[in-house]
Amino acid sequence: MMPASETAYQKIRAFILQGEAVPGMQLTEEKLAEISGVSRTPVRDAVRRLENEMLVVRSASKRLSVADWSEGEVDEMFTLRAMLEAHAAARAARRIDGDALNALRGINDELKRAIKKSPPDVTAFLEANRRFHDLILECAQSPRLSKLMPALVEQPVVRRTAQQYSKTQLHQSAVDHDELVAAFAAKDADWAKSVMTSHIRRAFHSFSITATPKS
Amino acid sequence: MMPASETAYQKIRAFILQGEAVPGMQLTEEKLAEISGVSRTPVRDAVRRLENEMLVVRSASKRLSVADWSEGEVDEMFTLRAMLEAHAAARAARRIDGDALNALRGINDELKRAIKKSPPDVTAFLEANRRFHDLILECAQSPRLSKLMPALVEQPVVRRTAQQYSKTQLHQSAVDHDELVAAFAAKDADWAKSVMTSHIRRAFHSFSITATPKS
DNA sequence: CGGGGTGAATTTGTATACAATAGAAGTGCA
DNA sequence: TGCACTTCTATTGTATACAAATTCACCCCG
Repeated sequence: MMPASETAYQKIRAFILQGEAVPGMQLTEEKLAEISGVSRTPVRDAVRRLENEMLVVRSASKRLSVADWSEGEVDEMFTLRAMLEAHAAARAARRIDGDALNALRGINDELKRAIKKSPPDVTAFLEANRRFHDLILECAQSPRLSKLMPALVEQPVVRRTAQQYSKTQLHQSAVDHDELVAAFAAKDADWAKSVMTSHIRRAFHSFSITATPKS
Repeated sequence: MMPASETAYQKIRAFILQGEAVPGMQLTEEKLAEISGVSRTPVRDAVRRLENEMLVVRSASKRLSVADWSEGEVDEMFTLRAMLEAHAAARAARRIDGDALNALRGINDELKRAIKKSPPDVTAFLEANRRFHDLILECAQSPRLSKLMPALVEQPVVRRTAQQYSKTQLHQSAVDHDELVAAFAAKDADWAKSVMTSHIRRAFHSFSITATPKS
């Protein structure tokens, strides 16, 4: 049996991420408790965590609402993510071992298979992509970095981005990952860092182009 | 009247930072409740916050203890802090206005006065230093960055560092701050970024030299 | 018609009691 | 003596009841 606070965390998170919740929408602990089927106590615990990931925000008078980011904030988020993930990649390049390297290759193979389908399996792509980046973070062996990253990998944005990826763009991700693996194999921290920076910044630009059609 | 969870947060934080708690020491919610004079409920709230700042850690079996950092982790902390504070300085350079600029000058004057005393007033120095950096962070206008920074500015380390500063080193901090203000006045983001990077990295090295005497 | 204030209703904050779980300490058996 | 098992204790997790604070609506008065 999963702890109630964990249940609440996952349910509320899913509620926000799977688009049932509108950005800016007000949330009450009571409603969240109802959604997750537990009492307010573990809900408050879960909310604290979501607040740190900045998925929910607390207004001046302690009322909760679903996060809503300005264009500038999304921009900043990608910038910070690029900085930190690049740093993680550099650390990982110095520390990675053969097993992890093979694991990365395996994950990227799955990712490629998800792309090859027609239409591409975006969910599987995102899942593999997440595991790829998570494993790099793990190889970086920096508890502090691991603590910081969740606040920057906001799935709503990731999802919006990837669903609008063209097949070409999805393919480029796989190519980036291959190059990252090569950099890791060579234990070349600078190379890994550069590739990761490009990788994230490209994602940002496909996001910002498709997300603001100005139509 | 302050909320009980806030009271708990401050009391526990002080307990850890003012050295009454030994790194690695086990903490129970009960004890913490006793220390802060409130019930366990707000204590749990406070602990969540401290956990995010990585001042307390949760073992596999959910037991709490005072954080204890390896040399490598302190190293990594300074590296991340240098990256993010430098980024904050660059953003601030582009956004800062006259009022904030004057406020920074005022704070740095206080800092200089604290240094001039014999012996230097380290507490006042740290206080002014904190406010100086906080104001820059505010000028950076990045909620996400503001959320991330607290996990990197760990006072126990800051305190250890500054108390071992020589008068020369304290003075160099004031000089760095002056140069930062100059960079801000010129709205030169690159300059601000470089100065901030040096500033943090110098602090790191005075820390690592004095903290590991290897005697 | 507008402004301010009073009171009800909603929402968050706190304490306490109890449940579940992990850890420690003992106990019996080989 | 060493090891497994059991019981007991310490600690964390959850629910609920109630307190404090905030919001909202309404009414009264100017």
